[in-house]
Amino acid sequence: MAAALELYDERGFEQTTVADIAERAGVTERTFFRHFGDKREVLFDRDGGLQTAFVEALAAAPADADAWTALAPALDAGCDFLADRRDHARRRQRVIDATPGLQERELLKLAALTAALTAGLRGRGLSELAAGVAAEAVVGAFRVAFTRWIDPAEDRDLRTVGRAALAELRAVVS
Amino acid sequence: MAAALELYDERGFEQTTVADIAERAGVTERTFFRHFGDKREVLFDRDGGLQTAFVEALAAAPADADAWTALAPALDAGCDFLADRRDHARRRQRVIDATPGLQERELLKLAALTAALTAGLRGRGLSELAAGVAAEAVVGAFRVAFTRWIDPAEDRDLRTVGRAALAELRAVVS
DNA sequence: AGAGTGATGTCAGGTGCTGACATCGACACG
DNA sequence: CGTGTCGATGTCAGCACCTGACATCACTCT
Repeated sequence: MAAALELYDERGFEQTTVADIAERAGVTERTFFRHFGDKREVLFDRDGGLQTAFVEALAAAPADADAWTALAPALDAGCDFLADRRDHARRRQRVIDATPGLQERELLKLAALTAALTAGLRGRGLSELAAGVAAEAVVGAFRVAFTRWIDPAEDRDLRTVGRAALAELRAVVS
Repeated sequence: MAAALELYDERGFEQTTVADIAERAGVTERTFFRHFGDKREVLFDRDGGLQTAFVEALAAAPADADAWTALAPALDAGCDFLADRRDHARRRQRVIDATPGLQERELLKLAALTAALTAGLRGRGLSELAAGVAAEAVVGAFRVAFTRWIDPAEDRDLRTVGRAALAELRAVVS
């Protein structure tokens, strides 16, 4: 994973072959594909952790809390999961933003997160429609907050920006 | 495009080679790649129209309307764009849902839509954060509404479901 | 009639990815 | 201590995706 990120960053995703990554990592091309499904997945291996952070925090919210108050701490938990890896996140995101193929994969991971949150909200009694839009909105807020947090001009921490995004959403919807 | 959809539907995306599609369409594999960037793109060629419908409706809203009241007719326009192609949408979506690679591409198109709406909202004076979360929320609502509309058990038209999704969002956020 | 233009065909080649089989070291068991 | 199992890795062959370069052909403008 480190070798791949380095190479993608140095010379670009397209200009890097799997053989290059394997060589730098000291293994064979074939064993690369045994660890990662494809050339893109090597950058997204840890995304499961983000999703579990979200989902567990949602599940931990009091059962009688309404959806919105249950989602806020879930967003907090997701933000905290990344809080102390900002430099790495920047580096990684620079590579992703430069490559449509990697953006696709990132969106798929976020869609999985949305689906997981939708399921969690359904378990709290929300309708399919309500759970779906709520999950989409929260993940969208996370995405926007993350993008701002990555910006070098931004000095607030991710959790703060995430809260601000939720507040903006609430303001714009009403 | 017709040949590709047929084949993807008949035997699956992975089990279909570009040579198969080209043969059924009566052209060469090389010609296929001159018309479509890759094997997936052939299913998403018309997505620009959806985005245009959204964006133009947003631009057409009165300049002094607040974001939410400007976004509602944009969502309507997007829904209307698909309204009379429900059978085709079902068929196409069945293929997409069965193939992660196609879901990725679909999400990328929706992300482009989100970006375009964000730009439109910024032009109306919203902050980056506010425009971003609003666009994400509306596109999310569209996605959820579309999914419900595709469901055979659903008998409302897309526009109605879209409106309902917005109402649910408003309800859950407040 | 001839030149230009755009779409298509043909060919060669690189890269991503997979299946099948071989190798090797760690460990358990008798 | 010898042996068998098992998981990780290496090796190799091969298909499918995608691209660049050049040729061909129909069509159009002059």
